[in-house]
Amino acid sequence: MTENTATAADQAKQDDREAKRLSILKAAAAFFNSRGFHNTSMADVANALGVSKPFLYYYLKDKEDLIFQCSRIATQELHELLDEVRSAEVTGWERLEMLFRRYARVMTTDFGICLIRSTAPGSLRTDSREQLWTGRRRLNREVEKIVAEGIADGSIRSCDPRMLSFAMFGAFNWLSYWYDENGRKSPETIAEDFLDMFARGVVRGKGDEDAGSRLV
Amino acid sequence: MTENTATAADQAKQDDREAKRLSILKAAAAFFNSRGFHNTSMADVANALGVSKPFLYYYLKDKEDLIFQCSRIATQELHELLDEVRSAEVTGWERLEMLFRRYARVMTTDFGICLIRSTAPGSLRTDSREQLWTGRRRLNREVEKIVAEGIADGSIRSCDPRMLSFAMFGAFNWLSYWYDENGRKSPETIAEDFLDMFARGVVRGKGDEDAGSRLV
DNA sequence: CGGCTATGCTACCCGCGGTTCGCATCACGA
DNA sequence: TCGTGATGCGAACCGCGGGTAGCATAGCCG
Repeated sequence: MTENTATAADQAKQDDREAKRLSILKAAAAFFNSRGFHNTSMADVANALGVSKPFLYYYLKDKEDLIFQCSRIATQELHELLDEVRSAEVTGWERLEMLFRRYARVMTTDFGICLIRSTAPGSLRTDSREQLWTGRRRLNREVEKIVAEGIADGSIRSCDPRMLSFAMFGAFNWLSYWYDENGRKSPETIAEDFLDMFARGVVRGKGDEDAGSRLV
Repeated sequence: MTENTATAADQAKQDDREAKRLSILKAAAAFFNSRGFHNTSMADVANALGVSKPFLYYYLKDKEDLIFQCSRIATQELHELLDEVRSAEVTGWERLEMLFRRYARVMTTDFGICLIRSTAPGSLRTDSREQLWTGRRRLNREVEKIVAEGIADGSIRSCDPRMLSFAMFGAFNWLSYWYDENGRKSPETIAEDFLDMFARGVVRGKGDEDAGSRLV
């Protein structure tokens, strides 16, 4: 029983620690996204949390570790998302829809934005960027594979999977640069618009004829 | 005549000066794009050119002025491009095609990439970013207007112009993050692929039926 | 109660890099 | 030939900010 209470106490400690770590990451991510990584000092983060600088180093190795941990949360989220999508039994295109609908939401969170920024070329100098980068590359490859499957199953028109993947990731990643929380559209609504454009195309006469209004 | 030679000499001086300024900008842009702005020191740029650090300050105010001048070259290019496109007498969609075909090329040059990076939120702290940002906003607005015209003239299906603008800019801006000069595709080829996807859509059965191969 | 570990802070260090000062050099007109 | 302005550099300055050493406190177990 003493052992029980001991482990219970330890558990509480661990939870507390994890909560603190997360609040640090959240504060840091907000700073990074508004001011940029290099324009944010450790003192900024510490002050925002009402703690001291050394406090931070109790939870992380160095400054790069900070943005790395932020970004890793996003990559984990994305890979869970990918697993769900892959296990669904639908056509290739429907898979893409599932994926990007939720991808849009992730790319408007602080951690998601962190991921986009931190994997940009030249943002980080250490190999932590490599890890994040390979994570995103894997996602790219998976989407290319989904596109290829979509072409095979007939749900997607013949095209270069790599190009479609880049086009869609481009459109959705760009969200993180312009999305405004106080705007009128939710990430889901935006995703719906984007997916519709990619699905049907935007040129009149090449896509469908606007629900038959022309065929009378 | 003395005056002639004087002004001619002056002209040569000016040209020389301008050439040097450009070579500085070119070297700096290359560094910024590969290592990032904050990971590039003035010493790096100076060394690459075989000159001293103070030399650089003879051609620019401070480090931010450096990336500002790089980006401004790209914005000027874009606005010239926009003028040409606006003066063409074609449908809205064809205008978009004209614009983005060349936009893709710009976004794979060092100065274009600089522009994208330097206008990212938090990259620069001074008001020079504001100038560049408003330049890009103007471009956004213009494209939204072109889309609206396209809807009006019937070349583009009814949609939210703002969303189509963001989707296309997203896809094309993203080029600057992954484009590889040694890759197999030229910016023009990529633009062609992207434009085709946006025009016709990628979902089979909603777009056209792949040139009739199915209708036999 | 006394020691030990976890936790946290104040105060400091110190290197990097943007910026500048003061001196060489040199083309060129008088 | 000498003065002068444009051009360029070596060397130093110095402030910012990441990272740390060493001390305070407090819960907790023996």
